[in-house]
Amino acid sequence: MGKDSKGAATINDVARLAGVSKRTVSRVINNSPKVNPDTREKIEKIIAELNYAPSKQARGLASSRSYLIGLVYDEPNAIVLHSVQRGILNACAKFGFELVVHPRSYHEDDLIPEVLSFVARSKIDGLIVMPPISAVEPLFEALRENTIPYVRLAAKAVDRPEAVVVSNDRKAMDQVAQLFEQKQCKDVAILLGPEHRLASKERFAGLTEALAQRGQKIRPEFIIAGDFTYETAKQNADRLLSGEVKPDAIFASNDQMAIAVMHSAEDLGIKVPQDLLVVGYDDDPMASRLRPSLTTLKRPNEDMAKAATLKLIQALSVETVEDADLVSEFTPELLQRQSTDR
Amino acid sequence: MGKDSKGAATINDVARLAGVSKRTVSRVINNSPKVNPDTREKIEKIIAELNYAPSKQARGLASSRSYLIGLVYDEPNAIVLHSVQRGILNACAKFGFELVVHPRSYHEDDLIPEVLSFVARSKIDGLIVMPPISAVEPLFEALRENTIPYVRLAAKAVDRPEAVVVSNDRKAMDQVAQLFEQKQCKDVAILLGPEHRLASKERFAGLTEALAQRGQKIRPEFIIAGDFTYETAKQNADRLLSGEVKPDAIFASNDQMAIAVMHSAEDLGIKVPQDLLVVGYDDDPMASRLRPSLTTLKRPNEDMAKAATLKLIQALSVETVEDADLVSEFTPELLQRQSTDR
DNA sequence: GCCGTTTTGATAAACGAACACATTTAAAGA
DNA sequence: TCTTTAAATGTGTTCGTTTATCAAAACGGC
Repeated sequence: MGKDSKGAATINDVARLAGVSKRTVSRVINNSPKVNPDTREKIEKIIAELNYAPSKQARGLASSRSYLIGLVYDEPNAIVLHSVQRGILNACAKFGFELVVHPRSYHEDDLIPEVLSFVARSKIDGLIVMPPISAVEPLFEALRENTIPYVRLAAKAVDRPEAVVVSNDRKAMDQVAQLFEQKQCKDVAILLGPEHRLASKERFAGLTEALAQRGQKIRPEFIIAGDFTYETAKQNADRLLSGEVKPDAIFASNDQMAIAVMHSAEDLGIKVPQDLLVVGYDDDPMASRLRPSLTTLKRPNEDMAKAATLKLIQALSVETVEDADLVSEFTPELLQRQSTDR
Repeated sequence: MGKDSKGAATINDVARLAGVSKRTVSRVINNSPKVNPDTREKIEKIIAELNYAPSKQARGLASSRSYLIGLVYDEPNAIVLHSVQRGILNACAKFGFELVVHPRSYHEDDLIPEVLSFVARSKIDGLIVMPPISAVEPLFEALRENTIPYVRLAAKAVDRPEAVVVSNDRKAMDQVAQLFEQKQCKDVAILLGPEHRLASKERFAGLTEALAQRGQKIRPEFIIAGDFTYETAKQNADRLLSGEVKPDAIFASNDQMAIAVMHSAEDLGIKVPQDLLVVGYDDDPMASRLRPSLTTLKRPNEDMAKAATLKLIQALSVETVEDADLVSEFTPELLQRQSTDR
């Protein structure tokens, strides 16, 4: 064979063996329409034989495309990250892209230059950006200025439809309100993440509105911003549940905080779900194993990430993505378990 | 300025502005020792000003090095994966590498060709391989044949010292045995992952030997292989704890299984830690929040991954890594909590 | 002022593919 | 048969670095 074990085959090898010019091979590789089917087949056969794969580097240099997609995130829940990566990789695999992960702290000063430099340095073709960084508007202004394609994952339609995949948290919260109504809860409390976070705003707005439609409102002192951690939530829940007036239902913006609520209730002798309903968010693997098991909202992270990636690839116009795959909105699903079962 | 917003600066721009040849700039970029400190400083200043970053693609093409490191894993615990990624990225950042993630199923037929193709396709410089794939010997034979640098994370020294970073699970189990002895446990049971997994073998051997040294042995029926899931472990624990003879201490090979044990004990009215000690592995975020909180072995995943990456980078001989950073062995730490506190 | 190091430079050839442009080939029309 | 036209294929340059090969400065010591 000549070209084999030592150093992978090049386009020239393929061309030589197929008896055509490398330009034609290139056409086959890039799915150019103007290639004789016979020729294409012949070349594809040689490619398979040689186990040839075009060098991403060389392609990148020549076409200024790297076939690399960057994922920018700020240390979210490990489980969420895991699902998101899976979704992205799933979409990438179909189109020959690879995923480069790039965690950043969303409040660091040089987030924007750093991300731009990352893209420039590695010639990243496009970015998928997770919350909360997906809410840092100036970053996206910068990306647009530098014409760097991106798609954000967010809790709200914060951008052109082709640049965002949203989890409709409001609709999700409506399900929660409906559940609370059905269980005849009169006094709902909500434990949020940091106030400025979009997710917090949306979930709060969603619950407030949904309750309002049902003629209920949330007491101001039952609206508590936290930091998504168990520890803070535990303190807040302790305070909430040992007050004069106690809520009879609590929505916590993630499962960690919901678990804190359940512990707090346990400590204070409040029975879940008899005296208090608890609903979380994320469907942490532990949620189903708690005792009582935790009702929670499950956001389809993997599907969302996949959709986002397909949109990005579409935007890179390398390949045509099935329209059906370009979903823009998902709604978290309410998984009802024991913590609301009464 | 000339060169700016439109199209990143090139090495030529830097050379021009610094008033040197591009050869010298190249020397600076590649840390060649034979550059006058003054010159180097001057060039570095220009590089900073221009916000210049050498094209990874071009570098790669020319030097057949991509500055990409691949992480091969088989869907492990999301939390473990997260720590590992953090560790790798931490090391990568120092030397200008990026991380490309590549999950694979470790029992899939074409694992080896697939990984080779991944490396070839993306010109990955080297691989970090996590368990359980790190135990698939034929893969490493293939990598060696194709002279693809790799470092494995494993529970045992399965390779040349420069190609593996080990978590000394035996030593870790010795701590567990010591704890059991101290708490005067007489009848220890062990819940393992799949039998063929190296981690299972090492943990089993470690506990067995450590107990033997203390004059104890494990009843054959107290050695139970599982699949690392809560569900299976729950069934096994139920059986174990409702038997004629019951263990007074159980080591579970991960926290999920340990939680199953605690639930099983709860269901059967067995008090933890009074009647039964439980020890897990992983230090899942939930471990410290369980009631009682769970004693567990914490493997320093992040540090291990970082060490592995530094070894890999060292092997790529791009940069000299501090010897002090090239640690080869880590021992999981025993975090004692309520589940063994009596 | 001579010699041996260090530094630095000029030149040019890779690296492996993409693509603008040119050319050949084949089919269709007249 | 001779154009005309479209389809298929080829030529040659380009992308931004690295690196080899010499060579020429610059520098310091004696």
